[in-house]
Amino acid sequence: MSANTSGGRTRLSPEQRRDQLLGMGVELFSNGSIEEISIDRLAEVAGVSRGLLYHYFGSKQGFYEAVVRHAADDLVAQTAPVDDPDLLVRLHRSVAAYVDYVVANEQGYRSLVRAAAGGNETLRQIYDEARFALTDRIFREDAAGDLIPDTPATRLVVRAWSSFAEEAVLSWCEQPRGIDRAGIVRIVADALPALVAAAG
Amino acid sequence: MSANTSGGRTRLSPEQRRDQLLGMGVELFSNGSIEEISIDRLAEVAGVSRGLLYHYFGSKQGFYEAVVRHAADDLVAQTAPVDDPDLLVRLHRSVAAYVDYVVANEQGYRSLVRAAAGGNETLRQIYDEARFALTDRIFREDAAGDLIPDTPATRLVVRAWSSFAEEAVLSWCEQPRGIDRAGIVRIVADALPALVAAAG
DNA sequence: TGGCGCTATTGAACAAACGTCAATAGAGTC
DNA sequence: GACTCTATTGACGTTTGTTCAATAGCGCCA
Repeated sequence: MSANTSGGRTRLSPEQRRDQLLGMGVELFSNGSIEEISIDRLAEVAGVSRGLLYHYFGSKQGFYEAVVRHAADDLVAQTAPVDDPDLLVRLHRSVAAYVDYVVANEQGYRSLVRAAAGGNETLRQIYDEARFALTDRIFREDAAGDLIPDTPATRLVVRAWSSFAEEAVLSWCEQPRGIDRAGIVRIVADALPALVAAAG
Repeated sequence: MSANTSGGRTRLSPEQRRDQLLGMGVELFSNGSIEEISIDRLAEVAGVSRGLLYHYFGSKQGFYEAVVRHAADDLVAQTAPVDDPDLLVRLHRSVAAYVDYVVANEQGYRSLVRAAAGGNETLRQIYDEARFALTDRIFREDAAGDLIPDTPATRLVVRAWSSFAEEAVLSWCEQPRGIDRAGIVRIVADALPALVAAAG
């Protein structure tokens, strides 16, 4: 498990070291734990001293935030933006990409959500921005705005729909209830126009 | 702040003491803090010794869980079930009661949500059950089931709608965006039939 | 090639907080 | 007023987050 079995210290460039430590953090994320793991253990797993983690991230909280930021960026990057003129197609494909990401990365995604929802202001903001990025890029090119008009009410609905999607997909992962991939994608994607129409 | 300014100890019945400590916990909940507060401080605020908290709740986690359970029960109790033959009326009134509870108890409710979402399995389960109680009592009496049929898909949708409602109301509390109480109640209540129809 | 300097890295030391347990002292009873 | 039962305490051991002066790897220059 340890990255440095030989007794001597290994000197890396700050960027390399930072990446390594962050990588370990994300890995632990997908193994479920991380917040209940002590700094000592983190250092042990990484094969470095406690002090080094503090040197790079300032505090345990700082390390945790950096890892969450990394995971959130990964989510946004992996669910690549689709480029289609039809808004509904973009919506459908984005939801499909999101579902696939969650399926392929369930543990890590659960950890991310938990960290964001239960953490401090900074952690929540990180996840909030990721969420906004995820939805915003679906509508950004919707010049017409006739299907999804840009009003305060729809902004609220879109935001709350994100929570709907998150809960629906995670719940489905845990207990598919006979619904297949296409089914959950359809439920989540179709929900948005329905919600906007109902709120209008 | 302290409940016991005189030096001597005060002996209460276990039930009284338990209630007092739980009451303090819920109070701290509505002040925002509690998880980042130490057991020493908790004991100081309550005017008792550290050991007493361990005697009653076993661990800090145990105390935290008891407080969350108390807050969740309060939520379910305060948003009293409405007794109306019309399902849609029950839905609307339930949502209204929920909105009013969140408004009147915003800090505490936010703490509850954060604790549940970010906490361990036990904490999540506590909140999960409360959520289920909140929605289940709206539909329990719906014998006909023609408006909201009882299928795996609708169960999933109802569950996810809870998240939608939570996010919508909390977001609205923070930033009303010109929407009034009736408006947010309508958006959240109307969302459910719309979602069920879209998923059907 | 060998010494030198910069800085990445370490580990001992400190403080704060969790959890345990044998001793203590209220409150009701006879 | 003594006695018993048990609610309550506070000192102690352990774990964990954090700091900082000392150490040593790696590139550079002679």
